[in-house]
Amino acid sequence: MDVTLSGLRVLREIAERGTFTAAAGALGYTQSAVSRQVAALERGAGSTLFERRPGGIRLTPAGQSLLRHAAVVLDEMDAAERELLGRAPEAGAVRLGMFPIAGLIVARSLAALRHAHPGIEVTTREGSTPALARALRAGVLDLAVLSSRPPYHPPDEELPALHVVTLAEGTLLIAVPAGSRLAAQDAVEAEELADQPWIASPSGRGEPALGVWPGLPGRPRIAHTAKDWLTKLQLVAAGCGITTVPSNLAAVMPAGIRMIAVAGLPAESRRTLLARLPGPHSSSVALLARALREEAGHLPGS
Amino acid sequence: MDVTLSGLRVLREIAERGTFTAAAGALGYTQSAVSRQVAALERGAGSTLFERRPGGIRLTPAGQSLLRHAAVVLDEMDAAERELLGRAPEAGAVRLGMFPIAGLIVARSLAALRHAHPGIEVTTREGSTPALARALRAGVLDLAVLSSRPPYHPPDEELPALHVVTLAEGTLLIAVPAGSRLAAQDAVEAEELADQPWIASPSGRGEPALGVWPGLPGRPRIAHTAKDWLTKLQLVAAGCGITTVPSNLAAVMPAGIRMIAVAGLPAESRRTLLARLPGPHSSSVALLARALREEAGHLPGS
DNA sequence: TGCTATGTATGCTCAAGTCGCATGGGCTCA
DNA sequence: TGAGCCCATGCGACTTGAGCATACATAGCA
Repeated sequence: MDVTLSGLRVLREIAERGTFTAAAGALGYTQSAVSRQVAALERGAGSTLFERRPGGIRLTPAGQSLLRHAAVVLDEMDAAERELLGRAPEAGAVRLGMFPIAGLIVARSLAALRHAHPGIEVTTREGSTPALARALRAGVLDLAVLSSRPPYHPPDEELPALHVVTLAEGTLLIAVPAGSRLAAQDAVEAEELADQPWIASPSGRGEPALGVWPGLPGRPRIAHTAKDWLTKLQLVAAGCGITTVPSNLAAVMPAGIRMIAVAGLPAESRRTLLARLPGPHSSSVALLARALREEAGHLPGS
Repeated sequence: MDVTLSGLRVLREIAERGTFTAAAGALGYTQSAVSRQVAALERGAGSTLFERRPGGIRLTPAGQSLLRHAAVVLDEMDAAERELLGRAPEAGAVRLGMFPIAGLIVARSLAALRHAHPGIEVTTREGSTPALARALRAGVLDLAVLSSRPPYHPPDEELPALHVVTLAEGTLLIAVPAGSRLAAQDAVEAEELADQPWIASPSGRGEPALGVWPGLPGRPRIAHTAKDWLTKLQLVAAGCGITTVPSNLAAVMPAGIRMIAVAGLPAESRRTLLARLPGPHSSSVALLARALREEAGHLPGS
């Protein structure tokens, strides 16, 4: 077997990003270089590592197998680098991923954890649920806080299944400007939403637009799209439109915004999940997981 | 840090062999290639990894640090290769080194271990005591059976010190042809040995010749040199000369040979040691170590 | 004090690897 | 059917890495 460290880095990055092209961007390569690295890697490993499918790749069993070892190898190389540079071994560091709006529960949990166990280092990263699931499988994350909607499928369809616990359950609400007509009510009828300007998140291929109430009749009028939640809420406060928010976010809602429920349509449930790879995990990971579960229990609406 | 897998392999091989040149031979490279690999490795690591000293090299602290990680990385790569080739993960395999004449105790221990724990795979390798000590430090061996002579210094001077236990204690004897004049006695006076033809092992730089009784007056007459013990003993049986043997070897002495003691000089003690790196070790390693200790207790003369 | 043996470093050359650029083919979705 | 996304590949420039030959440094020995 003739495999290079660059090849393993490319493998891990592809597993995390889901496409050659995205991995190339993340690594500062061109797509062509990644394609060649993959070819060399598969030649060296003697088997096909990726299933090329439109819209991205999947790891073959051989690819998953090599990925597990690659994660160990690259982690060890990182540890070697830290040690040679004289830094602390950072043995207790836990890598946590979260979907963009999970910052509240994560921030509170980290504060509690730092108070109870000051020695544990936690680094965090944002990402979408599929990206976080891939990062878990690539060994780049130890834990991930994900969002899930009915019918609550597992975060991905790979095997072995991720180990998942529910941190919190909540519903979807609507954020409206505090002074608007809608804000005067506790709940708004679905019909009233039909011609409202919506503030949506840029959606991926074929997925329903996030930020727009699902199941509305007709085509929603999307006035603005923004990825950042603070931006979206500022737009709402400025009266530029309305958007959906998880009920868990009530505690951090800025001034000028009111959250109201929707009547006339079935309630939209949302779960906040904590996921990790099955198998053994370090005590630091367990402590952070417990802190997240405990903090979630204190949140309103759970 | 920019380090290649080849560089790590070279590092491990040098740590095991003790010189660039020997590592080059073992890896199928030229010495020049190894020298360049080392230069690249040190440039990539950003620090000097080897102390060049005449007669060989020593690892600097940075080199030792990188070696530890390299051992993990390369073992993981080996595991990946085995897994990709469909072989069993070989999780319980223990790598045992031994000095050339330890075969007796090792063979019996392996038989006992196989009987009690059939699942444990053990691979063995021969080597001199310094070579085995280096191999332990390079992470290439899990355990090593070494020989030690007074004043029983540790096997090497590196830090951290190897973990060492004494398996057996014995003395040095003389192997003589069964029909010879010397064989008639139970012990031979040192003066009688002075002009005997000796069968020695090829000795390294500056070290005393093995196989010749130490401390004899004058210059010994070395009639033959041989590395292999069976060869040496055949030479003795054929009357070509005499040689020293550890008392532990009595049980496997071939016909035509008699072992006698030396009078008139202080007894030459020899210890058989079991060494491993300090720190945690797998249960398979512990089981093999226990089997070796138990078998050593059954040997005569211990 | 030279001479030799052992071991490492380096200039030179060539082959192989690696990258970016540009392009082509395959697939999905609108 | 066309646009968009994704991967594969031919081409050229550059870098890397290996062997060969040789120079340099040190220890042991006559």
